[in-house]
Amino acid sequence: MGYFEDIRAVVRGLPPGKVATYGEVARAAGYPGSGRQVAWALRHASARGIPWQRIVGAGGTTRLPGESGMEQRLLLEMEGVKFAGGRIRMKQFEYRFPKTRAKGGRRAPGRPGSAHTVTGRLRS
DNA sequence: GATATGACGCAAA
DNA sequence: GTTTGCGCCATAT
Repeated sequence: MGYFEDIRAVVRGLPPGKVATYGEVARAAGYPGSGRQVAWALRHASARGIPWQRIVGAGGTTRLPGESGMEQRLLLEMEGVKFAGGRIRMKQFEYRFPKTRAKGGRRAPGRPGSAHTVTGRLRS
């Protein structure tokens, strides 16, 4: 199964009325850090039963240019997703992928790499 | 094999 | 609040 298939499977798993970010989809598909490829895959998907409209940028921003963006917003609003100031209320509509089941509701408390001092990469 | 591309993400300015 | 810069990584050419 190729990248495309993985992405497709994950996106198809999104329930109506919920959205996910490219990054989250990529992570759920097993390709963390390749949010761009999610976009690429969706562009090629163009439908095929894939709810592409449920994929939005980080923070709930729509990333589709032109009329496709309006179509996406329309479709999402039909599903019950509400927009606020051009953005989706992610707090309410972001879908959580069933990755690991933490009983406390918190996921992976204290996982490594979440240091507050390091930004993740060296800058300058 | 190397270079270009993109519906991204995130931190710094 | 907006703009800039850079990393990221699978396809395309």
